[in-house]
Amino acid sequence: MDYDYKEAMKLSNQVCFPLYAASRNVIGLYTPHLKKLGLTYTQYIAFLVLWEKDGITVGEICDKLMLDNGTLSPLLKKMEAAGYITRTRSEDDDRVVLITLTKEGRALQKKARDIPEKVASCCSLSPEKTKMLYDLLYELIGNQNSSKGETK
Amino acid sequence: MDYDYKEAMKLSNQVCFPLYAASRNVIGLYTPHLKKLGLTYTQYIAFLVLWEKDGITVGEICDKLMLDNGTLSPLLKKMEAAGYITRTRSEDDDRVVLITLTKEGRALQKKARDIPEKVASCCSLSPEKTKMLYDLLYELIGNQNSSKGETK
DNA sequence: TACAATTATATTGTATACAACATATTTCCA
DNA sequence: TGGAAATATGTTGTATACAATATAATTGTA
Repeated sequence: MDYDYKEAMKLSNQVCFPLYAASRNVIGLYTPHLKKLGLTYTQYIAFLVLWEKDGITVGEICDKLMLDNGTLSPLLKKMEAAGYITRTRSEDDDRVVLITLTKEGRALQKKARDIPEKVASCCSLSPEKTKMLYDLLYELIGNQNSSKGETK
Repeated sequence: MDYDYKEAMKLSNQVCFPLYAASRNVIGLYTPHLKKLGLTYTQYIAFLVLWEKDGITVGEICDKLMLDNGTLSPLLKKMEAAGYITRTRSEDDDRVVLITLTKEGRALQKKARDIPEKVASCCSLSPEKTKMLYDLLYELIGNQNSSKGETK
């Protein structure tokens, strides 16, 4: 029994497709709620990181969000321009830029606190299935990272 | 026991994050292989659709890929400029544009046929787990579509 | 059968993503 | 200790995404 190239190449047989579609779809669920706060999705997840741990470096945010610095660097500048964060050079290491929330940036957290609940109610996967999905996704991410040889 | 807003808002508790990260990560696995063929990921999934069913409309491709026409319209123009497809107005309905593969577009399929296998070997989720993930993602996509009231 | 909705596609504007390259510092050693 | 290598961030170029709007054609109907 040979490997069936034709079958493997069908859109419906490549996990990349539902993964990509589901990702854009879920982000789309956040968008209307975020728009009310004047936030984009990427800004929102950057805030999630900062609300959990303030005063971290640009690089730490990149790592936590698994996003390129070429993506976050301009984003953080915008967030600074909007008055939500400050960017200061570290005293220890002049290459490092520390991101700190302003009062406005912290205040935004309260306004955003009901968003996860609202989105969860739209996305009717059972708690068990959500947990399963969650674990599978993290396994997928973990495997790929290690396949890139980044053991740190 | 009240709803724990603070806990729900943690990055690690929102499925959107690993979903988005895994999606970008998997696309990243395709990229180097696609680059050899001069293709981007979005062009690739558009080809997957066309290799399965040729001569379809722009709208059908949008539906199958769950992508906006504002995304696909320019993409298809590029693919036409590259000589892989032709865009012709339907005779029945002058609003409709039919996308047809050229000889070059069909020939590309052979060059791309080993990509799914190569990517699968990088992404070391067991076949059972891949199937589970696949089903969960389709359930997620399905639920969201129906929540938008698009039963068609 | 005019003409108001609907439909299919295209265009514009804004915001990511990432690769590749650039710059400024800091570390590491020979 | 004088660079070479590594590190942290910034910038540029290319390619999406999608909302909002525009345009042209078709349909439904009063």
